[in-house]
Amino acid sequence: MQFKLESTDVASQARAGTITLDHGTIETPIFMPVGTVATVKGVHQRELKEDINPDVILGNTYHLYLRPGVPILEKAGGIHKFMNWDRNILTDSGGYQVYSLSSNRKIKEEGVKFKSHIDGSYHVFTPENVMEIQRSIGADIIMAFDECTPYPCDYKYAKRSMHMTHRWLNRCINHLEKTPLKYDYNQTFFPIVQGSTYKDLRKQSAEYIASVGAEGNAIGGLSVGEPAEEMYEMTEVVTAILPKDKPRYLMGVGTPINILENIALGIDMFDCVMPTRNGRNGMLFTAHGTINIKNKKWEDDFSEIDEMNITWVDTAYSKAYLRHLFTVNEMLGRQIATIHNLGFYLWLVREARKHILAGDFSTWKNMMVKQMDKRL
RNA sequence: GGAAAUAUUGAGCAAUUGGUUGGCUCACCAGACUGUAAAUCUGGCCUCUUAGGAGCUUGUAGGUUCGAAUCCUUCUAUUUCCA
Repeated sequence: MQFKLESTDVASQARAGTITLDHGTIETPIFMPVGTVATVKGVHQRELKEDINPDVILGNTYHLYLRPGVPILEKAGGIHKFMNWDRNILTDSGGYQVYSLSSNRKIKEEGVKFKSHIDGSYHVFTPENVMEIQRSIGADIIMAFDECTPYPCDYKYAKRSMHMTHRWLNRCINHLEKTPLKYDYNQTFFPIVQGSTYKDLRKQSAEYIASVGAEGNAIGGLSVGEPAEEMYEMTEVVTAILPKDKPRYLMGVGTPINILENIALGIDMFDCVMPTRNGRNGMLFTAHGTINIKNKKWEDDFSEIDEMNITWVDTAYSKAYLRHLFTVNEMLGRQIATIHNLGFYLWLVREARKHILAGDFSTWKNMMVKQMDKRL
């Protein structure tokens, strides 16, 4: 992997750069659409590639391990071939499932025992086998196996968990060195900063993560319910420590406003289910605020979905028609909303990049944040 | 013309056969959603409300009873059957 830092904003920590991997170059800042089970839900590859056009998407180790399973992914020749996506892919390690499936798992030093949400069977994830699974899935960027702590999280637990995540990180690195690549392209490994909402822990974790000298670094354990201000404080503490010449990935963030604010704090990569999930649930993100397209007020609003026409669906369909599709529960409505939202998210980070390169990011960001903080 | 059945909120049903229904599903109206157990979940949905409550309610008008959606009678409407 190669990271080239092209420009840093004068009035903030915002950066523009490029990450080059074997499946192409990623222009940062970037938003990575989430495709948990080898599909960005509701979007065909053609729309994803031609209309939304991200340089990288996400997959999830836990979910892919359960279905279709490692043997099938290996037989397919890796996830790229399996889902016919020839650009970059990043897989999350399953660390988030330690948090989101908390009622179905047990954490020990050795690893995490999960009860499958699909058939109730038990599975153990360790730093070692998660590395092997990610080798088999074959993403370009693979993540350390960590514990994503909940919010709120008491100090004692957060500290203990952070240290365990650090110990797990060592095991990930040791094991990865012993595990050969399965396909004919490289994989790069990102460790993850934890420490909940405690500045001293975040600082300590960032220092530790920086010390392992990975090609890129991630921040986890945020956007789990804490107030946005607290999230920004943590990002600020961490980005001050993480190396400037490596990409920084803030996991699971966020709203369009969260993304702009974190870009300003020096984050290069984002991912979030929000544009896809909220889209499927009838919420549209626009440059002028959010729209709940299911609301009655759109019933006879025949104006186009979004006059900005970022993706073709924006002007191809009216708000009233889209509301109708949601009302009658037609899948097309969810598809249109998803394409619109992802198109908007990718537009937003590309605009951010343009403004960083042009040198007026902060003024543009402040204007956008104000403008988007509305409900239409 | 005769006989029978039925009538509960916008719709469809339920209510331990006389024991406190404003119960369920759908529809509708809102809200939520942040490294996806999510085409999901939560709330509202007779009226008023100062949000704690208050009031009215089982087609209609009476009756029996301590007590009626439930039993009896009147009328109305709908459905089925027979002529």
